[in-house]
Amino acid sequence: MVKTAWFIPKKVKPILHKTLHALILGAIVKVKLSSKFKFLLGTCSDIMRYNKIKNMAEFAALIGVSRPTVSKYFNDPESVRPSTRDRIEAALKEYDYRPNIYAINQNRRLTKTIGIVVPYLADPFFAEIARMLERRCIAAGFTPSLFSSHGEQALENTILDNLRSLKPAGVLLAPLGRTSDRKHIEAFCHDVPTILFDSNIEGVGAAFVGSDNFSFVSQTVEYLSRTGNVPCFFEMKDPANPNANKRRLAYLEIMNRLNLEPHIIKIDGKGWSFEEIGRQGALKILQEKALPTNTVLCSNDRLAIGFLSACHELGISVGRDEGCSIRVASHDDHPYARYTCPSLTTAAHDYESVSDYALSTLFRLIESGGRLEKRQETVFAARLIMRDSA
Amino acid sequence: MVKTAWFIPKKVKPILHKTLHALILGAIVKVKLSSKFKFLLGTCSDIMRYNKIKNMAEFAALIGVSRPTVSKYFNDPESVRPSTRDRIEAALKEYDYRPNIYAINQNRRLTKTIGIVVPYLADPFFAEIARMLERRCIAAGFTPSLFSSHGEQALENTILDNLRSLKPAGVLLAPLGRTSDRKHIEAFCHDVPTILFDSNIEGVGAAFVGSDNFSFVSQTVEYLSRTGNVPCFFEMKDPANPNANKRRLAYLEIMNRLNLEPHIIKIDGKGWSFEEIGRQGALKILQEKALPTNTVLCSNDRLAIGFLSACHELGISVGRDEGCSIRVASHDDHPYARYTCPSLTTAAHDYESVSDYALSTLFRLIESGGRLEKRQETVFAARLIMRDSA
DNA sequence: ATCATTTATTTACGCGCGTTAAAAAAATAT
DNA sequence: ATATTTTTTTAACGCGCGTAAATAAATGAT
Repeated sequence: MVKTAWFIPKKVKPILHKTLHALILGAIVKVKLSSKFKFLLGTCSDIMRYNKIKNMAEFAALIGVSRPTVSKYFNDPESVRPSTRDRIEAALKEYDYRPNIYAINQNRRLTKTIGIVVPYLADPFFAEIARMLERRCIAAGFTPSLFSSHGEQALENTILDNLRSLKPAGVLLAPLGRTSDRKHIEAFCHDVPTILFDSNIEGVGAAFVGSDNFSFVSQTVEYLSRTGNVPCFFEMKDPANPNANKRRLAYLEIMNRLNLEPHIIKIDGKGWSFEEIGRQGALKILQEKALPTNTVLCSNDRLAIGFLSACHELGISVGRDEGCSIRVASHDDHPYARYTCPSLTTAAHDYESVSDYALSTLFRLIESGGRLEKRQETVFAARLIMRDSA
Repeated sequence: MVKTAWFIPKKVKPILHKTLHALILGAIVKVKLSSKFKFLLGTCSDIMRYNKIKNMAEFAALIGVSRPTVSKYFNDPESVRPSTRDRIEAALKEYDYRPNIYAINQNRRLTKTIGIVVPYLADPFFAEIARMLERRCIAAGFTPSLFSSHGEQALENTILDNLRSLKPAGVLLAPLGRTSDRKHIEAFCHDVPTILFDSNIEGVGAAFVGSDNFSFVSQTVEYLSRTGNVPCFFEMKDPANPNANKRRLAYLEIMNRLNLEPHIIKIDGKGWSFEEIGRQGALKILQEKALPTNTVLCSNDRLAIGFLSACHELGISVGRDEGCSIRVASHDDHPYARYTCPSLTTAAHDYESVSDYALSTLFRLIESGGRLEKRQETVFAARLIMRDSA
């Protein structure tokens, strides 16, 4: 055990360090130490025994630097004298010591950890966004910590509770939406600098970054109605995601503006198996020949994937070509939209911009001490991606 | 600030608690306390000011129970007297206090945290496995912590380093495979009870749980060759995943056993965009008419998804029906295999069994103190799922 | 060599909790 | 009421680290 008392006259020091190193490297060296310095042998044999530096005190003792200095180095390498820095870095190469990030988080005023919470990570859309966010965090020198609510309010709540314990510098939260526990999230945002993304909850969090649902739907509807039959809108009956509601409203408004008659098809199903829900819904509608027009605009790509699967099974050809009987378009540009058959015409999220902007807003928030003047809602336009399905 | 000194004669105690509660609930009550008990007001006003219990000491003081007792309760509610338990639980309902999980982890001999590491979370296969593992962890009373290596060795290493700091009871690790830093993983497994899954690294970790690649390939090859033309094997040139290599070897062996001539098509591409790689590879092969047979067995479903997309684009009909020109089958039963067009015939992982067994093995490992007698490699057979593509 | 300035060290405390041993109190049995 | 057992409390330490103030040492300028 290293005693905290560690004061050695300058002249003795270098010899002691050599000895320490020699011992650690396994060379057998006879040492005589006055009882005053015996504790060094303790440190030494500990390190030998486990061949591993346990903590910052041991590491500091090894180099012959005080623990606070090492702590300072890890906080900001530039803050210590170059000669000290070199010694620390040399030791870092020789032995593998890394400070315990969770102990750091417990004590630092401002940590280097960023929490990311998504409602359902097995949805490739969120998996992809999470991937981009994590990579950007790492590039900016932060350590991301990713959590999935698995579509459950209780889980979302405990994730936020745990996140509080983690003491992240900031959090990017894509809430469940309608099924979120607003009070709980509000309380969390009160304590932890948080940016909402994907799903907005009015007034909660320091800012919201998302997609402009109106832009999504207006582009698809305008394109579809310009190039063919009037689109009907295909969606789940009770969507948990607020974007779904906004898309429906946008559809209605745009159809109204274009002086076209809107048709909304609401299908049953709950949970996050959107493809299956879309598929079953489509099978039913198609078999009943209840499709009001030959053009279907799905609320999101996952439903569309299910829809296309149903079409294929029923031998209904989808596409904008002459021989095709229906057109299917959608929203999101899901990672698999490119690989459906036919490939899916969709309104694409600007993944890059959304994640860049969400993170840079979070960084601004962190730098300004956790508060922004005004809660801003920033929303990115869609880009219409014309593929083969419509 | 709560002084650690907290000794109050039995007769005074109930009155003090009442007072505390009254104060906290905002009722204005005049209190006179001897200087000896003044510190209670400190605790009290702190709690009032922030309306939030900061730590276990404050929470314990509020109930009138000692901190170690509360600690004991959280460790195991059964370990305290029912009357004490009731008081704690009543307070738990009234105020929201939750112990800091990361502080707990730093101190507990055995934590309730389980680390899960996958090589690439944006791959729906891993997203789905991770989802199941997390849910099972939670059901078993553990807190899962999920990490994605994003296909990078350096990241996999730092994830393991951080995981060490987290002091999980155990870790489920699906390594990158060939690109993993074996030494690093070995060292990690030496310190932390770890079960490898999906990708095996010989001799590393307390056990391995995965899929029997031979069973996968034998079922698809036998089915395909029995019902039609001889299958050729479609794969990436340099697969990082060791399963890919095992599948190729299995293909060769089975073809040999069946006395059939094997054909292996190796396509270019690196990274984790398997669909795109499969698509480009397929486009090239198909346009060059270099397909040796009309039956293609893809190494995995993601390549197959790309292959199907290429076929559709080129107007090549896929399926087992008469009119179709080629058949495509694959391995994994990727979450989207059901929704490709045509739906993908594939050999399915037993997701449930693999995740159940991996976790129950990990629990055994944890219970037996981090060591198992022998390193077992458990491998689950595939289930052939016949759909429309072959 | 002397002084001012920068950097490092000591000391001491804090974070939020686990853990232990001994002492005290409460519950139960007699 | 007394003895016995069980539970709780006290006190003190540990985990691995941050942080702040006072002191000491090293560096640079003169």
